[in-house]
Amino acid sequence: MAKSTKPFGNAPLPTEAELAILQILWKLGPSTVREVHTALQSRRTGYTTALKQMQVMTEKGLLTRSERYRSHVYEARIPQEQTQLLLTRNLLQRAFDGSAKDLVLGALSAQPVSASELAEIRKMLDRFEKRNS
Amino acid sequence: MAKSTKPFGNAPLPTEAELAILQILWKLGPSTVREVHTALQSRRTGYTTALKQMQVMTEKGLLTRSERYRSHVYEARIPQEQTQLLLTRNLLQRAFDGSAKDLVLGALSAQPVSASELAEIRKMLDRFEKRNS
DNA sequence: GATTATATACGACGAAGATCGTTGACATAC
DNA sequence: GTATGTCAACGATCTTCGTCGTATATAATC
Repeated sequence: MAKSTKPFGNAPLPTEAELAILQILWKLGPSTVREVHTALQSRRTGYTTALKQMQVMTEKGLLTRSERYRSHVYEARIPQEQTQLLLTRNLLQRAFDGSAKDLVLGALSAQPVSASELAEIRKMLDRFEKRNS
Repeated sequence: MAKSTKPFGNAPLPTEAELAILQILWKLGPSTVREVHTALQSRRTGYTTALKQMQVMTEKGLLTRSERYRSHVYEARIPQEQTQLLLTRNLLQRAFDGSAKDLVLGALSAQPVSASELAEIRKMLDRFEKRNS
């Protein structure tokens, strides 16, 4: 029993290093280990480290792997938005006692937010307001 | 060298279990190990586990301890808002590439948000808009 | 077909986190 | 003053994460 075939749902939240790899794959699309590794200059880590990690991630259901070619091609199994949602929900529960308002406050305080970004956020609020009515 | 006396700044981000304990202390105020442990029913963990964890947290600078009484009294050393801010900033960098907008989107999508809460969020936006002008 | 370059597979290790058992100190009740 | 209960201290274990070294497969080149 492993090799889960479910969509996701059972995939665990990615760890720190796993998230870094996912970021690359979301940006580049399906990639080989080498491509991911070189895109990962920030972390001064070896090639086999990235390889191992991606293998583990595949077992966990975070990635899928195509072995058709000599160099296996990996792909994120879960879309970025889905993962962001889960991570946010997780933080919301763990640190904010479920208060979305406080989390938004945190997000805005965490770094300077441009005026245009504030405008976009307002638009989102409008959309949510309609949805709830 | 340990026993840091700085305000915080050097205190690390709390781990999962540590955050759960901090939540209790923020809510109850200064408390003994037993009080924290009983307030922590969710985690089916033993008394000594909580004790050990709080001792470690004290070494790390996350808690302070008063030994005046027979039962030591622990207190969160870092205010809740400060920790929330750091955690949010952390998530923002790790998973959202710094896009506050996407994080807000995540926060609103993570769970149903009431109309009154939306209104409060709007007020916050107003405040931020003024601040940036 | 021997050499070289590049992949993957496998296993190990160290650090950190979480959990708990045991021990010894210290009260309080009998 | 002995027994009982509560507490802090300490050390041990187990797990997860991140990291890498080594071995093995395979393709390309000479």
